[in-house]
Amino acid sequence: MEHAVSTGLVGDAIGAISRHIRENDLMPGDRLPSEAILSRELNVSRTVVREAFRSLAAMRIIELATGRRATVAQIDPGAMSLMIEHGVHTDQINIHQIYDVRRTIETRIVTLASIRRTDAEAAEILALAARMQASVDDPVALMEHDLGFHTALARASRNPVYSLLIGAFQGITRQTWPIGWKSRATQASRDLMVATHIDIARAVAASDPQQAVAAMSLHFDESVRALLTAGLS
Amino acid sequence: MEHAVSTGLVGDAIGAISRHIRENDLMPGDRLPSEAILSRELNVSRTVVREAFRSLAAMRIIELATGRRATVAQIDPGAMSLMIEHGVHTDQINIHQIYDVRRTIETRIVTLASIRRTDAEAAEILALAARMQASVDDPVALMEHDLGFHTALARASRNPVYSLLIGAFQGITRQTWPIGWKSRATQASRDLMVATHIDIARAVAASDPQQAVAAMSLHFDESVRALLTAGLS
DNA sequence: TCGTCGAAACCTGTCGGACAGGTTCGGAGG
DNA sequence: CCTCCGAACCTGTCCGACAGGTTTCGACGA
Repeated sequence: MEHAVSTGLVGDAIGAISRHIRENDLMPGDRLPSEAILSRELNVSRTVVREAFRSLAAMRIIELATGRRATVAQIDPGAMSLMIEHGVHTDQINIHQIYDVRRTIETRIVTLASIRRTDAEAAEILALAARMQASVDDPVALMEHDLGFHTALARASRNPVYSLLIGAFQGITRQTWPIGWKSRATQASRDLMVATHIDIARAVAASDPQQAVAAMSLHFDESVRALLTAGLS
Repeated sequence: MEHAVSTGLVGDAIGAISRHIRENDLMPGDRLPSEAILSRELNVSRTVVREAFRSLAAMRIIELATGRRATVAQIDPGAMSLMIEHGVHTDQINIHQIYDVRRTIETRIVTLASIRRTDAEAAEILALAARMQASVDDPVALMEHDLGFHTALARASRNPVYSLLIGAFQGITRQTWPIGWKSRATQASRDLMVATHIDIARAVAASDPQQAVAAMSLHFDESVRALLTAGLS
């Protein structure tokens, strides 16, 4: 009954490369050793090093490009986004659970954004809300501005973890957004949705956290109602 | 200036495999086609399929094991944990930002847990807090029970996304926990830390969300103070 | 002296083949 | 009907090869 052993050579290589990054204090953009050098140093084939690199690249810990050496990557929500999409598609997570989490963190985000936003960020957020209003008849553009709006809010919170999480929910949001939109059948309900975003933007621009939280709360009430109207689980 | 093209064969393969999972509604545990079959169907070498598999495995979307075919995986915070550790080690995220996020979501978690917990879960949470008290002189055991405590709370919230996020913070928490512990120099401060956990457990067991939120809030006040005492940025 | 340009050296992406184990599955035998 | 065993299947790792990209550095010209 011998268990408890090897992660396999690839796993070991992943660990060694991660350790290399930490021990040498590599920062985003810094270059890693070439595949050939690593395979020599770790006493494994280039195949193993390559699979380790791919694994780290999948988690956006490093970045790969042909001809160039691998570099340390900046944090990026892409991988998390795929993981969450996978959870939803395999019925391990449902949309309402995601909305509960989003409401929780976005409520905090607008509080922080109201306090910490720069004037430039306030202007950007207002502009995004305005562009939503202008694209009320173009769902594709509207959705992109909507996503951009929430991303901008997260950035204004000055906490990259919130940006990361908001980004992580974008993949699945892109797939469910049209469902909610279609369920807003009347012009009034569509205008309300856009108006809510403007309210949020104004409150953040006015540095009024209370008002911003209230508006964000209404936004989520409205969104969840739209999803329920659409008959989502 | 021709841009905008290939993700590379591996990227294409990742897409194709992901699509295969979705289109066939594969659920966790279901088996994927073998490397040989996929390499034939996608017209690429086995090398490419293997690297695609490794990428998906790194994100915990599929699971690999020697001799066995790849299977669809259950969601697992391991990959997110590594991503966040990377963010912290490369100075893109700091500990206080993580604590702000944890406080935000754990406040919501105890609210939900107070409402939705089963009796078994309440007992487990109480037991974990008791075990923390019993291991107050064994930091290693104490930390593990602490982590288990927060994990159990997340599970009792009945929202797997919260479990995922709490799990995602465990990697980095394991590395910073000892710092906070060492800064609690007096016996009184250590007892207080444990007592706070017991308060949270009791409130959840009593199905008292208000009290639970208050206790959790104190817990984070105390934790952040400990970190600041330790001189953390 | 300094900047430019080009070739050599370096590096990654993909392929094909090979072989050592580990796993599955169905049929032979009890 | 159950058990056991071998064949077929499958993954993990290694090697060698070659087609493009990228970086570097020295020669050359201004």
